[in-house]
Amino acid sequence: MQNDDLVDPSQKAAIKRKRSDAVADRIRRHIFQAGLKPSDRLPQEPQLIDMFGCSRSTIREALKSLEVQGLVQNSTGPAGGARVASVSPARTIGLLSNYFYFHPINIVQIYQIRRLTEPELAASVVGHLRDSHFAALERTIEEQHEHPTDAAGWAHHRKVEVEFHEILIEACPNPLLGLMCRFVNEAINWTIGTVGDNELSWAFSCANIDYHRRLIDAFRSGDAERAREVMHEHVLSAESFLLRPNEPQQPVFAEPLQLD
Amino acid sequence: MQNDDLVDPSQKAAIKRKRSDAVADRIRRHIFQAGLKPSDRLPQEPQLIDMFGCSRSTIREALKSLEVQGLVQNSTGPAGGARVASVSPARTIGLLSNYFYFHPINIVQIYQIRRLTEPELAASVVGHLRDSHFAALERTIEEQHEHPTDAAGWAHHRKVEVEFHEILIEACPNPLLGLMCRFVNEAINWTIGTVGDNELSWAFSCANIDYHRRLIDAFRSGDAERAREVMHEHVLSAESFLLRPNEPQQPVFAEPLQLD
DNA sequence: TAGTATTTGTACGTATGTATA
DNA sequence: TTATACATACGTACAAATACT
Repeated sequence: MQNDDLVDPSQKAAIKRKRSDAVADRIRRHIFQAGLKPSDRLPQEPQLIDMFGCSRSTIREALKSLEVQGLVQNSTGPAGGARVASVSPARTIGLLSNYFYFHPINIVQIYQIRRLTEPELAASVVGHLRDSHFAALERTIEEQHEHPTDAAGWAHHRKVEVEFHEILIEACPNPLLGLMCRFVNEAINWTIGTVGDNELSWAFSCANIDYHRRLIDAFRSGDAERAREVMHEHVLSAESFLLRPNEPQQPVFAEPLQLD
Repeated sequence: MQNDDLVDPSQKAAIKRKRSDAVADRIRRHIFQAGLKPSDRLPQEPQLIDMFGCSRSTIREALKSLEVQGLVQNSTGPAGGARVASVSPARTIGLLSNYFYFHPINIVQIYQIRRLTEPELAASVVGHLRDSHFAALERTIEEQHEHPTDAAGWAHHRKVEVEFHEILIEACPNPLLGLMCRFVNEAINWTIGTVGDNELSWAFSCANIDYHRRLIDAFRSGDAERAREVMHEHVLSAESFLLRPNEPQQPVFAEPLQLD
């Protein structure tokens, strides 16, 4: 029995853990230590059953745990089974959002963070934007020029505005900064989506277009500090349009985010 | 059959999901919408089997999913079963750390974030520190005065230094800011722990003590901007002691964090 | 297009472990 | 100590999805 492998010698009088958790932890450790890459295959269930000397349900619970963490994906059929997956930003943010049900946060507090992260994002992408990025950025500006007429048009408009920032996140060399910006964007989207106040003023849109233009300009001249400053103004401007600081703020992510 | 309850009418031609995921999602949604609080009980397994019209293994996989997410905790015995749990910071950070195995981040990039978050943390706690907080802060300074002699002493010293910042996090009214600071601290701890360079210079410690003193002073006078500035200096100072920017940096969280 | 083999997903029955009274 | 109520673990059987012929 390879059952003994489960016992971690480092914790002598080990706390009582569930078997499936121990197995999940061992597999996770193996993924990290063996340097497995996305789409690398894990052994199939019968082999894992053999390796760990436990039942199928235990193995399946362990794989479920890893699946929820976003570390593996399962598929059926021939050549199926568990494969290592790159933990996606969407999943990470989904898991993160759970935290804020029990530790409520409102949109004013989100903007307190956005004032920090977005300017740094703007500064950090300088020198990392390729032609394809610039092309994509310009494209969002083109699309924003059309003055929406109906609700669907405004929704699309909003989406394009957010896209500008997502392109920057793509180019950001610091993955933690990128993730924080993604989370903040998601929080803002969520708020706008639930408040249903989709028809923001055209003046707001015009201001945004102008800021985006000035940002591209700073990016092109390779001026990180100017990019930072313009983005700072941009965030403050958006804040003044979107926030009603005196109104009571409802918690962000009061409803759960989809995990896939 | 209450099986129909599983079908979300909003997504007409719903994508094919696993039953257990659908059940997990429904339970999660229920927790949020019903406003359940930590330690509130969920129905027991037989009742859930009945409610969702599916088998025990499906229900157990769903509960496992929620457990991994940190939303519920299971217990055996009479009056046992699944109870709602407040998603802990430790679990959130553990799940978050998985992301960075596939999107590597080094300590220089961590400090890029720390320069943003810690000063904001210092400013944000002004007016939120109670006597107990001040007492705890002063206590860490007392403990830091002893010049460590052995490795264990230095480890303790480090721990106390970090504790100062954790007390601030406790008092921070913005949960996202608090979480980010926690994550950054964890990353720094991890790095110091693995590098094994536990014996940092005494000059570094003395500088830290001085900064901490000046921070407490700013907190007492209710001067948020001064607190921000002092903390900014503090972070830059620590950076200059800890970082060797020209050396190749190994990725942070190359080994997985414990989830409990 | 249909058929078949492979592998996970779901179901059910039973036994074991554990915490409470 | 015993009984009870609950989760945890195991084993087998079958359904469903996928890839390949």
